[in-house]
Amino acid sequence: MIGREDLGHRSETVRRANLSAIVRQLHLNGALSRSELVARTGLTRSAIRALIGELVDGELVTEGPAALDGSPGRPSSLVCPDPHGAVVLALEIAVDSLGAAVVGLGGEVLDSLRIDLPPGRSRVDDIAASLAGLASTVRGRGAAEDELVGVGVAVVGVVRRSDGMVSTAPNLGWRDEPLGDRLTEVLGTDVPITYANEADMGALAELRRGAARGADDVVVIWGSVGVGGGLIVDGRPLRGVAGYGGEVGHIPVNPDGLPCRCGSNGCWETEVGTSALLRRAGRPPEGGPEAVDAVLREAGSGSPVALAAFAETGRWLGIGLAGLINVLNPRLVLLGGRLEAGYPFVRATLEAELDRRALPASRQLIRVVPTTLGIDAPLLGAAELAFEPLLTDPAAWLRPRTATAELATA
Amino acid sequence: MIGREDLGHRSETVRRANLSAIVRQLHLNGALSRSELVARTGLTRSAIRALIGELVDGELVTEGPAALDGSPGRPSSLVCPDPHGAVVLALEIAVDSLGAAVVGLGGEVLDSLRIDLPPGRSRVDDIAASLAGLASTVRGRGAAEDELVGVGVAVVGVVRRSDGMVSTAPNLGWRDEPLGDRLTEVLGTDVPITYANEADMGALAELRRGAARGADDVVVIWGSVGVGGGLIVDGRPLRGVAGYGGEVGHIPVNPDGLPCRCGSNGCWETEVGTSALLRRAGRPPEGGPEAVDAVLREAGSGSPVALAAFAETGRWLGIGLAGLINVLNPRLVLLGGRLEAGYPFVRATLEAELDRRALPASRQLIRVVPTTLGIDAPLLGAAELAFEPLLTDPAAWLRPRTATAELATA
DNA sequence: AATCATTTGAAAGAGAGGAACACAAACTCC
DNA sequence: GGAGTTTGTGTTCCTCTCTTTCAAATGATT
Repeated sequence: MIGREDLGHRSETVRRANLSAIVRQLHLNGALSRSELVARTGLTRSAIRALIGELVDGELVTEGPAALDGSPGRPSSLVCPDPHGAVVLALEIAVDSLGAAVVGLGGEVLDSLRIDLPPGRSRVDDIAASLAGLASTVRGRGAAEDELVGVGVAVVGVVRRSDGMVSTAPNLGWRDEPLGDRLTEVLGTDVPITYANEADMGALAELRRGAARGADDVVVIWGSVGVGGGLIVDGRPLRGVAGYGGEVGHIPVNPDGLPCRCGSNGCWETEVGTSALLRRAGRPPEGGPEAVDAVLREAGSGSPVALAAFAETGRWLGIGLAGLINVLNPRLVLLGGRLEAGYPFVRATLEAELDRRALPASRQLIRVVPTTLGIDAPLLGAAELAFEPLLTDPAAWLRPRTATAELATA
Repeated sequence: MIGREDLGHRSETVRRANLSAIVRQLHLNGALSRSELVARTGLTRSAIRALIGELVDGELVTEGPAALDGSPGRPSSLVCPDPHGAVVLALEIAVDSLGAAVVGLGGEVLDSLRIDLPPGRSRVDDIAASLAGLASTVRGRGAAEDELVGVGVAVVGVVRRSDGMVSTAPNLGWRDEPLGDRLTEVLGTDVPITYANEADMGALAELRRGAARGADDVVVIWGSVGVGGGLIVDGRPLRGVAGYGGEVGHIPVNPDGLPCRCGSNGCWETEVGTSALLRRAGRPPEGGPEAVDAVLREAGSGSPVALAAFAETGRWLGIGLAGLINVLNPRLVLLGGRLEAGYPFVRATLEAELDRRALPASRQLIRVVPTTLGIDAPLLGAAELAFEPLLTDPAAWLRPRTATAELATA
């Protein structure tokens, strides 16, 4: 409510905003009838009609026959986002894999691909080259003719949104690496490329297409070796002043605890990362995903040691989450990554800590649930990020009206 | 950038938004020249001219002679918010005092008053009656003739914004008290009354009129017996799903630490509240503000015990702040309340902990500074809150144009 | 005193959405 | 199975609001 709605609106702005509202609704909700659009935007039929016409001309949407839903009255024709009218390229640099996808307007994944990344540190140039290879493959297979409107890149590290400068990426062994520069070179495209943190993009995907649909205030926790977070505040991803927000893994929860790879002690991820789980389960902490899967299986078959390890992880999860809940008062907490599968085993102790440590008023509003999109969430989020300019100003992607109009009159 | 700008715009909406933009600019920046307004809103001179005319007719702003600034060209006339054109009543229920103020458009405090509150728990009815008394006093003295457009109430507790239901207010000994109902009865006004947490309102005031002007991402920490927080995210106060956000005092920072009055252990306020300071300074923890002042004086004159007490408080302040910084990536951290005076003595250890525990990328952007508005900050914030409806839709407070127009044509 | 840069004022113009009307298509009821 | 009801479409005209344009005003500059 209190905000910075400062700038003035002009006729041109109005049309842009209205086109944007329609395209956004279609992208987020899929096909909608015209009357549904009238209801959702608050515009009149006449206005919707004119705007839809423009979008159909611009090939961003298609208008199909009415869908009969059994209600009386003349059926309203169905407006669909055209997945081939505008596509984006989504790329992901994850801990141990690279991903690429071509996603069409409306969110349809036209093609996707994922390859394993050899463990250990990787050179930026190699990664960029691999991504470019993936990109041309998915683009060629699925949608070579479709108009590309943007590229979104999710990176497992702290990255600057504007130019893709990676400040730190411990999992890749990177510090101050110019990923953006390399990628711009090898991709050779002139559409905008936007970068963001993997956890943030996963949260965005869950918000738009997954378990957090419709919620305004959400905390998403991604657990693996490290712990990442994606925060949704007031319907928007929390970015902070430079886009470094949501780094929940290094919240101090146990100030005199174990040393963290960040140099501090007792960060949240020292207690809820997979190393801590393995240690508590009596295994070498540096065991990889296979070891974690083993502990998961043991817990599933009732092993007391494994269950206790998860219970303790759940306790610390709850401690950290209580802080986040008190600070952010969210509606929903999503547990993703390794925690998606571990959820049943951490649940009890987690909730118990929340009961104890979260303020009652906030506590009673909270639901803690696992994520639903699985491993591709960050990729889908990167696609959403890449669509953003189109959704904000669809007119820029329609045929340049003013130019032809002036030409006609001249 | 990514958000929910969904609803359509209509001519009526546009005018409202433009009037709003102008009034908001004037309220936040004080008098501006017409050409300055043109630059800030992006509208044309003609549009500005018409809108200003309407606002002058509605007596929300006045237009004065040009201010000659020595630049060539015809001087631009100055547009001023009229402090008497619209006023709000701001009320505050603080830990040990009640406050009231009448504030005019543009932020001028026309009159204010504060009375001490006897320690211990107070009945809601008594507080409401006292506030009503204060209100009629300040209203009568300062601005009896001015049009009241809203009432804002800052409460030291968890309060629901819409109806003033106080969920908990430990400092007042309240649980589930219907403050809003009582206050509506005794104030006997028909303008909207809005409620909010004191810490949030203090942060809003610092954002608009104090040390955080112009910043978009801010964390404000209010330290006294308890610790409260006001968070600004992306230029807006963080509210959360029910307005309970920002309760930083109960972030777990030392899970096996001292019991907190909330029932948990090792909440942030058990380490940085005044009780902890007094304990560390070798005094009884329940000593009041006088005892804290005494420790402050001792620290000022170099007492090692007092300085060590502050240093330890600073260490824990830094630990908790590091978590908030990692999560929120703010530009600015403001220390208010008791911490404003204590700032010089906590600074060193606080910054050291940040160096150790905050992520470098976020750390290097941060500035930690004391607040500047002092004790009246929440009161000023409540005034801003009360102004919000007017700033969002100034047209509603102008003379009802449509009605008279229809009358004329009929 | 002439020139220049900038702003004001007023009237005409253009863009965009709103309102009202006739018509169409489906469901419901008798 | 036909009349009535409901909901939605297409079209035209209207209104609202901002922009454009041109002449006049004002103060600094030279």
